[in-house]
Amino acid sequence: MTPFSSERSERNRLLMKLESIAALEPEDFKAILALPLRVTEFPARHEMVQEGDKPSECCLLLSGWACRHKIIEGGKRQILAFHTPGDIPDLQSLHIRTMDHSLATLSVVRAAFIPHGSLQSLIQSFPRLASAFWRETLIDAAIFREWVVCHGRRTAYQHIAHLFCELRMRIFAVGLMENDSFEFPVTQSDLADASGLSPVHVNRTLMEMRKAKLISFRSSRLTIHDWEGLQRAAHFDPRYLHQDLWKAA
Amino acid sequence: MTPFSSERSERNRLLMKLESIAALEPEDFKAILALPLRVTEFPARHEMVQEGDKPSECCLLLSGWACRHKIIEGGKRQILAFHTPGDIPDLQSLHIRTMDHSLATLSVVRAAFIPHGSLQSLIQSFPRLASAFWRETLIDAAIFREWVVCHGRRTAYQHIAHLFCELRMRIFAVGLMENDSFEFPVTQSDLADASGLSPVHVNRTLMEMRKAKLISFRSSRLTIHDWEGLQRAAHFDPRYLHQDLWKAA
DNA sequence: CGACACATTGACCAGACTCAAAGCTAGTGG
DNA sequence: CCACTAGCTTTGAGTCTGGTCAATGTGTCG
Repeated sequence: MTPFSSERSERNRLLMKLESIAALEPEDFKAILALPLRVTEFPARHEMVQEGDKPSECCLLLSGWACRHKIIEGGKRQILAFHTPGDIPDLQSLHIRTMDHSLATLSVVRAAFIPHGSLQSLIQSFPRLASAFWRETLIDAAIFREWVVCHGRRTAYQHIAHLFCELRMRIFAVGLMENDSFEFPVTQSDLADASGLSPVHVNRTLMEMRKAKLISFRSSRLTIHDWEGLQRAAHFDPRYLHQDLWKAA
Repeated sequence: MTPFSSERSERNRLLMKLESIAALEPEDFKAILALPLRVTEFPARHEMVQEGDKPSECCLLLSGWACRHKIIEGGKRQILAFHTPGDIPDLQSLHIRTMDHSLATLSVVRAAFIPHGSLQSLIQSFPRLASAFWRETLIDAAIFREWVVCHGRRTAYQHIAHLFCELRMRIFAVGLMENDSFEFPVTQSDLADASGLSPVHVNRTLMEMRKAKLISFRSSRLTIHDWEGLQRAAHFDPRYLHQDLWKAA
């Protein structure tokens, strides 16, 4: 694959994602592909944007995984979201000047930075895209709500199963599912920081899920052996992700 | 107070709130006050909008308290957010057709329903208001993120203290703080459903906070005796609420 | 005056945490 | 090509925060 075609397919992740959540026209896609991008590569475990920053660009993930997190008193960390290619994790910075959390890479990441100004004029000229991007941030919020439910009212086992279900749906939407597995370069400590558990308990929970033959999780790859069973275990209902719902109605 | 002036002051809550988060001009205010409203009164403990609904209006709270919540398998409930006058709890329905959670009253509530169409044209004609409303939903998301942190990495005591801090800041912004107290018509069970704790543990935590002379909470009123101490106990940093930050910069 | 909902208390339990040690595994450098 | 290392995973033992169950106060409202 040439660098050129690789970049094309990387940009397509965003298009695939927007397609999965909004009804767009060819001219919208064309406008997006015309956006000026400043492509940068980051190593794994690197802070891309930090709490307190006032970014003047948004960050589109082209390849690799990132997460948003907050460090609180006593050095404890809470991961707020995982991000895949096609995501714009700091889209909110368009209207919220100061970051209230950080954005960090998990794996090596290629990211494209888009000036706020370019996005603002895109949005002014293409109302459908304005709606799509707003909708994108609203789905982001819907995912946070589901995380609150997982933290508040689900067991450790359900919580982690639910997280895996969410990621598998989102990875599928951007075409990165490979059969029944996908890359997921996190440690059990990361999962602990995402789920509010201790690393030890995450480990025990994962072993239980393996014994139940739902998943395996080795060398940065999550394999889902029993998708039905996993969803059942998590009481997962994908509607909160609002994928494709515009097609119905 | 005449019904007329009461409604004026009720509408002003929205203006106060928008003022606290965005820089608006007189014409923006005028446009908002010209919105067509269908005012309705609901009894306490009433579901206004339910999960699965596809509303064609947004709901502006004029007076009283509401909350958004989700009921999950086994009848467990998670409260996702508390809402005060001036809030538009289902603003997201403008771009997310199907509700993924419910909106319910806590006290008697007066609410004004605004047709999606009117909001859409308002937004098209007044870009500053479009930004303000988008920003409003982004702050909503920022609050969810902080709830995730509270659930994941704070103790019961810190969590509830943090919740009280959030509410006091938001109540203050809409002018409903009365000295050091405000109406907060929830039961300890509601607080449990918001914080992911059991009602019994909420009770014990509240007693501890009373013993520490931080608050009292009786007959639907929360009094904050020691605002500094409460913030310290919660490790509360109000910046995530993004109030007034537009004034700086 | 009841009735009902809510708050409080006590006793006991369990899911998840901490600490600490031991086992793996993927890179790294010799 | 292999030994070493660093970081991650796994395991065990003991603890603790917060949950459950159930009884008893308390207050409010018709």
